[in-house]
Amino acid sequence: MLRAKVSGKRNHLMPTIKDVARVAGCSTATVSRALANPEKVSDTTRERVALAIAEVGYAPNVAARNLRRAESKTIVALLPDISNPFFSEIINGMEEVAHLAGYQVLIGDCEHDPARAEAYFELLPTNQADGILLLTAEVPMVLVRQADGQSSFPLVMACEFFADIDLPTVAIDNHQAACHAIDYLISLGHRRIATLSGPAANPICKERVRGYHDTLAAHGLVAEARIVEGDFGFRSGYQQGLALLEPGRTRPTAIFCHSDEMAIGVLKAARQLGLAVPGQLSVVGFDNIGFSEYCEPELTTISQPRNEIGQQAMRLLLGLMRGEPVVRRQTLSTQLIVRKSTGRPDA
Amino acid sequence: MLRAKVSGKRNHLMPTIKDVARVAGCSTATVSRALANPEKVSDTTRERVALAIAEVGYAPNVAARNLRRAESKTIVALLPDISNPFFSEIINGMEEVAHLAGYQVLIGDCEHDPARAEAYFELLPTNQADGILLLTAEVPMVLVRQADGQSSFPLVMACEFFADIDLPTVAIDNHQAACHAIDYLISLGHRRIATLSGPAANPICKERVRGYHDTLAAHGLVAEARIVEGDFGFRSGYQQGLALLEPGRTRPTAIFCHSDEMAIGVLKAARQLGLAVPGQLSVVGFDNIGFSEYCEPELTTISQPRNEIGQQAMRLLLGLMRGEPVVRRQTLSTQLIVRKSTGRPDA
DNA sequence: CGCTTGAATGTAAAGCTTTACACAAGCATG
DNA sequence: CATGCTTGTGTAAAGCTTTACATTCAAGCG
Repeated sequence: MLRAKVSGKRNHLMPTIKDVARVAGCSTATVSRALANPEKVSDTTRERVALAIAEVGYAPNVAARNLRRAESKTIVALLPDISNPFFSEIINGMEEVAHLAGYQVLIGDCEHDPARAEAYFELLPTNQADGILLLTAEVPMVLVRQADGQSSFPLVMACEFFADIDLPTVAIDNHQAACHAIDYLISLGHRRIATLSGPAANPICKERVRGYHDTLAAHGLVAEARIVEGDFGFRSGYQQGLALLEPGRTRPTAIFCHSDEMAIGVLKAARQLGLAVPGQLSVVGFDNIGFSEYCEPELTTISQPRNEIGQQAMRLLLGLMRGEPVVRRQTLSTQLIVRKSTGRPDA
Repeated sequence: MLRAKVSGKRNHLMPTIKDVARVAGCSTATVSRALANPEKVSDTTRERVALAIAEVGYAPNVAARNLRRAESKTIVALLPDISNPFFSEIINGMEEVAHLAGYQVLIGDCEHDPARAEAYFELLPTNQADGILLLTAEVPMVLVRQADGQSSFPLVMACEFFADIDLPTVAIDNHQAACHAIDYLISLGHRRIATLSGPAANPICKERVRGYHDTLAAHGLVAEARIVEGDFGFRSGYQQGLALLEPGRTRPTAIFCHSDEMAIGVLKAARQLGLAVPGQLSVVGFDNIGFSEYCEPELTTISQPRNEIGQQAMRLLLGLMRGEPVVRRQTLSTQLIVRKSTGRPDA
């Protein structure tokens, strides 16, 4: 055990595969094989190598391996905004699967800026990343166009998707989830139901809006449709909430929000205007973030299987990279979680 | 412009520094210098190299560079829990500085598990990371012992610290911040002030508790001290809130919480018990997370300059790595943000 | 026994960049 | 003019691993 670790410019003192080979009395090739393809090495040699590795305290030099293998064992996950707690559980799911397969996850926070996303895409051709997991659609289209999930450009979308490009995707059925929420509100007796959408250009929001419309139509309520646009954040929820609930206008009795943060902003607006929730206003959120159980009143919301989305997306990506046959489009199920922010409208 | 990008096993077709050299009519050494030390190359050559690079579409192979330079241009940031939104702004700050210096930030979510932290520490001796930014103290002590911030083991702590090891640190003055909060509560007329601490073993919590005690003592209120322990999360705040406010016992009139999430949990407990906030109970949080403006009532809390903490910590780390003289211990100032969850206690 | 086959291992090149060292030319200095 | 310095560039090694190919040896088979 001669763990080398002396202060100095660099630890050039780290033992290399040569040292192992010397101690084990074999060639470096054999050591390499003992590590990468144990079955190609005799039992006795494998043992000697293992012993030698322990003795010199060897750990492979990853840069050299990456250089030789032309890979990086790194997956980059592109997020629109790391401060949104919605993503943390997805990341956990991704990492669980990635680590098991020997991959690292590099989290790329794009801060809603396509230019940042572009910078991360550059990691792929330079072998600094082996694949991309895209959790945002705010990306220059031209970058994505080349990728159809070929192993030459391994890319998987999670949660989000593009309307006109058919990429491998793991997501929920946003249309259905919206239908579910609106159906539920109608069943409670609501007729004037508004939607507080995320960015209108966002495909998942379009899907949700479509579900909203379809369900209203099915109940002959299209005339009551009202849609305003937010950005998924607290503040926009609050501001658009104030706008929707403006006194002196006929108010909606329920608002379907495309994120929990916006729903919570709406709750604040309602409080400020003195509206009772759920008596005078019902609110439904989306995502079931941790906070939704602790706001006042507790939020009715749509829960996505976040950990599973992360896991499946990573599995899909790794499968794609290995050239395995894969299900290119996976739809996971959502759940409407009824809490205290929804109820029958007061008469 | 012959951007090579054909499907195939790997893009071995990526142009290398040799291609550039051939086109520019010089040696690879000169190309390398033109990129890394432009001043060592004549103006005309530099231009020819630049042109050649553009023509062949060259991008350096990072793995090869890392191998040769024995570095990775990667900093790993170890978090206790990525789902805590408190960290996101710190990460932003770190990334801003890191990217400017050509470094990547690898976020390591330890999920409160020292074993996970250990795995990330392994990246250092194997040249997969050049330095560590530690945002958690839940780390095997033995790992940290070796590091005193020498450039051989570049490590900087942010927010947290160890009681008995003097590492380079960027943090706030937790004692002072607590004093500030308690002083404020006392000035409102509170006498029975409880503390809902984070994990008792955590040095920053100890500091805050010390500030709490000192301030009570300064006002002859030590007899009223009452401390319970949580884990910074919503749920523990709620549960310990219920315990603290248990009917039939003399209740505290104010609770100082070591995180906003716990404070919000306490608010829920108070609501459930029918206690008016701030009339019957005042609550102070810690961290000023985005949510604290949107809960009911809006939370009085202590704000940390999160972005700046991230920036300074990264600057300190990079300075350390370059062997520059640095201020090893930086204390940033906090701010008490008074909102609606605190007030004079009802008579 | 001679031949084939397979398993186990070694040799050496390749992967791409950086950099120590050598070299050449130009210029100034004594 | 000899000397020495500076500036710019090239040569080649080094950084560490993986892997195609070569080699050896033993076993199996006719």
